[in-house]
Amino acid sequence: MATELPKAYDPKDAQQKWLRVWDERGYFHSEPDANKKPFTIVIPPPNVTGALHMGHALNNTLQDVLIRWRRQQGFNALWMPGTDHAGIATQSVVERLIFTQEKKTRHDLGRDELVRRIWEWKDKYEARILGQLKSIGASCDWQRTRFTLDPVCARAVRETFFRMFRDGYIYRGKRLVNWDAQLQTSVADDETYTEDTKGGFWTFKYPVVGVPDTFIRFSTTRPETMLGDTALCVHPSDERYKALVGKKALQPHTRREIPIIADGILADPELGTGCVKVTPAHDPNDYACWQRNPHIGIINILNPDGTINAEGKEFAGLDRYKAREAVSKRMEELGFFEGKEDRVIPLKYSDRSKTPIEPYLSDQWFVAMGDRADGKPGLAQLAMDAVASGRVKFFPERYAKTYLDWLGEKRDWCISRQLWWGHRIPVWTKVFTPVQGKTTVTAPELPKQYVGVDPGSYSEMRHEPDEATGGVRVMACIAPGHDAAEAAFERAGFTQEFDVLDTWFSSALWPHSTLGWPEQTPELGYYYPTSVLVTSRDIISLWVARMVLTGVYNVGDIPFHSVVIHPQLQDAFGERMSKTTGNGIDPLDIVERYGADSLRFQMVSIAGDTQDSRMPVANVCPACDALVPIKQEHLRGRTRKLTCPNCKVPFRPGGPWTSEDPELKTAKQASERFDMGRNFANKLWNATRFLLMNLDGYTPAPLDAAALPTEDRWLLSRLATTANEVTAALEGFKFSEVARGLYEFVWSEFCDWYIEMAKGRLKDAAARPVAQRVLVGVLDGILRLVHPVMPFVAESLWEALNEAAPERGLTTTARAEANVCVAAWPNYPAEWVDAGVEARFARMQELVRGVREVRNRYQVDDKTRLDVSVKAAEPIAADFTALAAFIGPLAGIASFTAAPTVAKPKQAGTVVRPEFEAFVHLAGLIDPAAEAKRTEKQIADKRKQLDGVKAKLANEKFVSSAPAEVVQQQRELVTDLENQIRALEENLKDLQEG
RNA sequence: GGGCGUUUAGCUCAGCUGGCUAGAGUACCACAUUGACAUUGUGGGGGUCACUGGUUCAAGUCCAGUAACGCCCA
Repeated sequence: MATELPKAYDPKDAQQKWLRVWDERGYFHSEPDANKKPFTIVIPPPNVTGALHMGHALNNTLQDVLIRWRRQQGFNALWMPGTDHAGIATQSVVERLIFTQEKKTRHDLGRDELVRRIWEWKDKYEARILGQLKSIGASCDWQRTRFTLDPVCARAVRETFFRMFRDGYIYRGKRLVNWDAQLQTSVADDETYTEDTKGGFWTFKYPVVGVPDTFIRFSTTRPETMLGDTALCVHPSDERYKALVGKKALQPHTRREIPIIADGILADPELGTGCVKVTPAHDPNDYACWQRNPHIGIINILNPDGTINAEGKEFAGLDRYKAREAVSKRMEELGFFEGKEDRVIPLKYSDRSKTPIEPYLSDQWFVAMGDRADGKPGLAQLAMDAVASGRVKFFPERYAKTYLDWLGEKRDWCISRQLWWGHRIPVWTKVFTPVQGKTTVTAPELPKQYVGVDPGSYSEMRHEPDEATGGVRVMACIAPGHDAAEAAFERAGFTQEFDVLDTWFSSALWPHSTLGWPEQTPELGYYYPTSVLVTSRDIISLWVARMVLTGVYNVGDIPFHSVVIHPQLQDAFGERMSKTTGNGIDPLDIVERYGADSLRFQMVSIAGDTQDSRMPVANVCPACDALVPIKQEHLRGRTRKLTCPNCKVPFRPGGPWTSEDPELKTAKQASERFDMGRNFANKLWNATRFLLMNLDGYTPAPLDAAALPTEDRWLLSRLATTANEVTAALEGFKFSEVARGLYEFVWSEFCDWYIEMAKGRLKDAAARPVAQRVLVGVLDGILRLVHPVMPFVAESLWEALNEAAPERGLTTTARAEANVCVAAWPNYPAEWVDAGVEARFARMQELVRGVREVRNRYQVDDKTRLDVSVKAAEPIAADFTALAAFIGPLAGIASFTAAPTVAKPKQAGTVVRPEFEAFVHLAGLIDPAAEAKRTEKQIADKRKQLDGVKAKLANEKFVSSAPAEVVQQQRELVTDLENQIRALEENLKDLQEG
C-alpha cells in the first residue's frame, strides 16, 4: 500500500521540492529541434527598479500557463526570461538612495562610478526578480536569461541604431520636451503625472508700439515666460483687435518688439481678454503656433537647471520661481500689472523627481515614423500593416484599435535621454568652426582621411550647421564591433554623444535581440517569430507597437503572432495597485501565506476579457494574523497606526514606507480572494488522498466506455467535456474559463458526486476493480489538466499516484510519465460526451437534492435514515431503481421504491418535479400546518408561472414567429406545470385532512 | 476634448450568436465533527440585471440616449 498523504496540502514543501526537480531534469530548457514544433514566448522583461508586484504575478502566471500547456501538448516550448534596465527609473532610484545615504549627487560621483553603483543595484534586484518568478513556478529557460544592457542586447541596439541612422530614419532635432530641472533630463509623457496645484493667474498689458496710450491685455499662469515671448496672438475674427493685428507690442523686460498676430487655433475670443502671449520655447501650444507662424521666432530663456539664461537680461541667473516674482514686480513698477487671482492649476510633474515639469527646447534624437518620399517604407506604416493584415492578432480584438489609432498619428519617436544609465548613442560628433578668413565650413572639407579605418565601419557622415559657433557639426554613426574606428574618430577629435537611448529602444528589439540577432543564430531561425506576447494594455503603444516595428524592419518578419492583453489589477476602490499607493500585494507574501498554486489559480480566475479586475486588499495583523480590510484613508501612508479590531494590538498598515517603524510592526498584506485557490488545491489533495487509501488490489486494465454503468459514463462524459472546454479556452486565451471549468468539474462533479458514489462500490468486491480504474484514470486526467494552472500540487499528487498506480489509463493503459510537467495533454474520444446519460444523471441529482431539502427543512439528523417512495413513469422509475444503490447513501435513505403506481403516504414531505414526485415518509415528524402553508405557496408560484406561459402561447405572434422548438418547449412546460400543480393540490388536500 | 471599457446578490465576478423560474465563489443563517477534506459537508435566505426610451412574439443579452466610475490618448 502506498504511503498515506498528510491530511492537508503543504505548499511550502511542494514548492521547494519541485522547483529543484524540474530544474535538475532540465524540463524548462529548450534547444532548436527541427522535429518538433516550437512554441515561444518572450517575457515582458520586468524592470530592475524594484521587486515584482501582483501585476507581474498576473502577467507571468498567464504566460506560464500557456507555456506549460503547450509543453504538455508536445510543443518545443521556450519561455525566454530576462529583465529591463529601465533607464530613468533605475537611475533616479539609485541616485536618490546615494543622496539619502551619502549626501552625494551623481556629479560628485562621476559617470563611471554612478554607472558602477547602478550595476550593483541591478545585480541585486535582478536576482530578486528572478527568484520571485521562480517561486511562483515560472517555467522559463533560465539558461537563456537576458538583460537589456547585456552584450547580446547591446549589440542588437547598436546594429539597429546604425541601420536606422544609415537609412535616414534617425535624425537630430530640436524639440519641446518635458524637462525635469532637478534630474536635468527630458522625461517621456508617461513619466509625468498631472496634479492640481495652487497657483496664480496674472493679468498684464503690453504697450502697442507706435500707438500712444494703447495697450493689449493678456493673462498668464507663468509670468516668467514673458521673457521668452515672441508674439501676442488674437483670434482672426475678434473685432476688438482687428486694428492691432500686424502691429507690434513692446516686451518691457527685454525691450524687444514682438508682433501681434492672428491665429484661430491658439486664441479663443471667448476666453479672458481674448489675447494670449506666445512663448514658443516654453509651451506646447505656443510651440505649435510658432510652427504655423515661424516668422515670430523662438527664444529659449531657461538653463538646464531651471534658472533663467542670458536671454532674460537682468533676470539671468534667477531660479524660475524667483524670476516669476521679479518679473511680475517689474511689471507692477512699470504700471503694466492689471491684477492677480489665486487659482488651482493642473500642473505637470516629473514622476521621477516629483518636481514640476518645464516645457523646454532642447536637442534630441528622433526616429522618424512617417511616410517617406524616397520609397523606403514609413516605420509606423510597417507596424500598422502587420496588424491590419491580420498577421498579428490582438486578444481581445478591440485592442487592435488602440494600437492602430496610436500608430496612425505617426509621431516621431524621441529616443534620447539625458542619463548615464543606458545604451549610449553610438554617434560621434565634431564641430568644425570657421577658420580665419572663412565664414563657413563646407562639406568637401570634411576629411575622411582623418579616419584611417574601414569605410564600412561607419555611416556616411552627416553635417549640419551648428548654431552656437556658426560652424558645422559633423556626425557619424559607428557600427558595432569596430573599436578601432571609434578610437580613430576620437583621435581625430570626435566625441561620442553623451545621451543614452530611451529604454524602450532596447526593449523594442527584445523578441529578436534575445534570440541573438543580428547574428543569424539557429535560435533566431527556429523560434522567431514567437508565438504569443502577454502584456497589459498600458504599454500597447510604448512597447508592443515598437516591437512590431523593429521586428519587421530588422528581421523582416513580425515578432509574434498573438498579443494577449490581460486586465489590470485594482484594489477594492478601483485604484490601480502599486507599492507607492500602499494597496499593492507582494506576490511572495501570497506564496508564503496561501501557496503558489493558490496565487496562480486566482490570477487565472481573474483574467477575463474586461479591462480591470478588483481585488480587495487587507492588512494582516502582525499580532494575531487577522485580516483587517484596507480603507481608503489608509492609502498613500496617510494612516500610521491602526488598531486590530480582533486583538486590539496596534500596528502600522502596509504602505510606501521607506524604513521600519521603531514602535509599531508593519502589517503584511493579503486578500481573502486567495482562499479559493488554497481550498481548491486542498480539495484536490484530499480527493487524491481518499483514492490512494482505497487502491488496495488495484490492477490496470483498459475500460470499454460503452459498457460502463451510468455513473461512470456520466463521469467520462463530464471529463471529456471539461477537457474540450479547457483546451478551447486556452486556445482562445480565455483564462478565467479555464479556472472555472476545472474548479467546477473537480469539486462539484468529481468530488461531490462521483467520489461519494464510488464509496459504496469500493466496498463491493465485484464493483471495486472498475471503480478503481475509473477513479485512477480520471484523476490522472484531472492532474494533467490542472497542471498548467497549479503545477506544484499537481506534481505532488502525480508522484503519489505514480507510486500507487504507475500503470493506468482509461481506454488504454500505459506507464505514466515521470512528471506531470511533461505528461501529455489529454484528448478524449468525442463519443464519450453523452447528453442522454448526463440528463439521466441530472434527474437523479434532482431527486437526491429534493430529499436532502426535505430533511433539512425538518432538521432530521443526517444519521436518521428515511423511507422514500417515488412516483414516476416507467422508464424513469426503472432508472431510479437501477441507481438506488447510490441514491440511498447520497440522500440518507433506508428504504427506497420507485414505480408508476406509488401510493402517497400520509404525513410525507413531498418533492414535486416535472418528471417525478417523491415522498419522504415523515410520520410524526412533520408539521402539517407548516407543510400546507408551504405547499400553498408553491401552488401559487406555479400557477403564476403557468399563467405566464399560457399567455405566451395564446399570443398568435409568438406561436408563428418563435422557432418551433421554443414553442414546443413552452407547451411541454404547460403540461409539466399542470401536473405539478395537480400533485401539489392533492398533497395539500391530504395535509388538510390529515 | 477623442477613444476604450465597466455598471448583475453585501463583496468579487460569470452569464458567448436574444428563448431563465438570472448563476458561481465569498459573506450571512440553520444543521452536521471517529474514516478523503472544517482549507469540510448538506440545505436556506438574498437581485426592478445603473437609468430612460426603442427594436422584437420575446431583452440582463441588441440599438439610441443619460448618469456614475475606471483606463488610454491629447
